[in-house]
Order: sequence, then structure tokens, then C-alpha cells
Amino acid sequence: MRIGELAAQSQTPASTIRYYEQQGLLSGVQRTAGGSRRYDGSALLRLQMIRSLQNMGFALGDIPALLRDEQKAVDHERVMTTLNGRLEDIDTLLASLQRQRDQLHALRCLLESSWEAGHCLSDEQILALRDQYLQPPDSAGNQD
Amino acid sequence: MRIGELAAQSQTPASTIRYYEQQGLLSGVQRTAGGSRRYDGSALLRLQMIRSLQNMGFALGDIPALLRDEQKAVDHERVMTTLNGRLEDIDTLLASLQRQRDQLHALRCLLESSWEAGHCLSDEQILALRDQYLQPPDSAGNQD
DNA sequence: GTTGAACTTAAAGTTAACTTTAAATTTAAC
DNA sequence: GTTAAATTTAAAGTTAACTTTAAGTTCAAC
Repeated sequence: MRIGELAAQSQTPASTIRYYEQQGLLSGVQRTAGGSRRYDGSALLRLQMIRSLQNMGFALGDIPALLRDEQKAVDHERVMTTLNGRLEDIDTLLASLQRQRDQLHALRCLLESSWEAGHCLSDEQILALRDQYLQPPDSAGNQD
Repeated sequence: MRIGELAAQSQTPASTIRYYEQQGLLSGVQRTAGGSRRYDGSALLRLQMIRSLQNMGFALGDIPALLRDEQKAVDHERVMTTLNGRLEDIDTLLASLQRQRDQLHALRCLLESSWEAGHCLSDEQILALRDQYLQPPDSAGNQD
């Protein structure tokens, strides 16, 4: 199939497919005599796997190491390291988001009662809110 | 105080403080005759509030509307809209991260038993994994 | 008044994952 | 053989929140 059809079947813009190839995520793409790309079903499968791994939160740069290539076998240890690293990142992010949510709920609550009473939150109240939900000492920032 | 001291006290690089000013988050900064910035305690407070709100996940662009300015009052409705929008984003993200975590745990489990058995995961197994944890119809992507 | 640290500016660089552009070429249908 | 849609390339643009650079200026201590 041509790139347009692959794009349609994979729900991925053709420009993105070309970009993945350029980044080394898709290799061995066939060309016609004139130079246009032709794909078979395996390319669609590979694209779908790339998209799946992306949806699991992996960076494009991590994906080649996770997927078996025609050339070389998968490095089990490296896959595990990458996978466990991502799991740790997710747990950090989850904790950070829960904290953010609690802070925001508290802030909304404070604001509502302040406004009802006809005044504004003081700077101190806002800062107290922050202190109440302070990050753990290692300060897990905002990633992803 | 000079910008270096504000930087130290707020744990924020001076370049970032200048950047915030340029972006309109810090206004009314005093200058000496020679042109260097001088700050008082209120600037530190304002900076801390900006950092707090950032830690709650707000974009810099949202922050002026959330903070009371010397000039104009806070627009309650706008604050609530921004705040509720952020809460919705957080819930979407939390759901997406939980899904990612479940998928990764399942993937790790599958890989371990495959490798123990001396073979690799098939493409189909990976795709089945994806389908098992498919996103809800509206397809909540990866933000933040 | 000298000196060295701290400060000033505007502009360019960084990161990831694309998207857009422009101009040329290929393909497929007729 | 014509034509319009699809494809090709390299390079530049996009986004957010900064950081870095370079070259010049000010500050504060001595």
C-alpha cells in the first residue's frame, strides 16, 4: 500500500510516518522505481506497536530498544530497565497529580467561602495551602 | 534586595525571574538610577505564589488571571473556570496514567514468563495488551 | 578610583514530537 | 498523453518554559 493508505489505516498522518522513518523507527521501507514508499501489513503492525508503546508513555527514543528489529534481538535487561523506569515515573507522576488535585480542591473550597463572605483570599492563605500539601523532600516536579 | 538575593530566597534562577517579568507575571519592579532591579518582600511573596500555582499544574499564561494584581480585581468566574478546567485535566491525566500503569504491569508480567519459557512476545500479544486497556471512545491522549 | 562580582539587554538555543511549506516528481485514471 | 491527486525532499516552523550567550554596564567594597 502507499503511504496515504497506511496513514488512513493507522490513523497517523503521512508526515508522522515519514518522521518515524527518519528517526529510525521504521526501517526497510520498500520504494517503487520512481521513489515512492510502498508498505505491507507488517509496516501497519509495526506502526500500531509504536503507537501503543507511545500510549503507554514511552518516548520515541525508547521504542527501538523495546521492539524486536529484523536485524537484532531484544535486549531483555534493557527492556526491563526501560519498563521499570517508566513505571517509576508513572508512580511519581500519580503522586504529584493527587497532591495537585487535593490542593486545588482545597483552594476552590477556600475561594468559595471567601467570596461568599465578600472578600478575597490573602496571599498568606494561598501560601499556607501550598505548605499544607508540600512536596516530599526530593521535590517531585512536573514531568511528562 | 537585588535580583540575586531574590533568586536565592525564592530558589528561582535570576534568568527565570527576568523571564517572568518579561512575560508580564511580575510588574512594577523598581529600578536603581543605573538600571538594576530592586525588590521588596512583596515580590518574594508574588514569586512564591507563582511557583505554587505552577506546582498545582497551571500554565504560566493562566496565572495572571488567578492572582490579584495591584491594578484590577480578580475575576471570580474566570478563576473558577480555570480552576475547574485544571481539575478536569488532572482527572483525565490520572485515568490515563492508571491505564498506562496497568498496561505496563501486564506487559512486564507477559515478558517475564515469555523469556523464562525461552521465547519472545509476539506482536499479537503486544497488540492484545493494548486492546485490553483501550482508551475510552473519546481517546484521552497524553497531555501535561 | 579600581576592581571583580553582579547585573543589564536582546537574541538565539534547548527539548520532543511533530507539522508546515515549497517546489518538484510520481502515480493512476482516463 | 494529459491531468489531478498523491507523493517526494529538505528545511523551517511550532509549543512552553526556560537557559545560554555575548557584550556591555553597574554596584559595592576597598
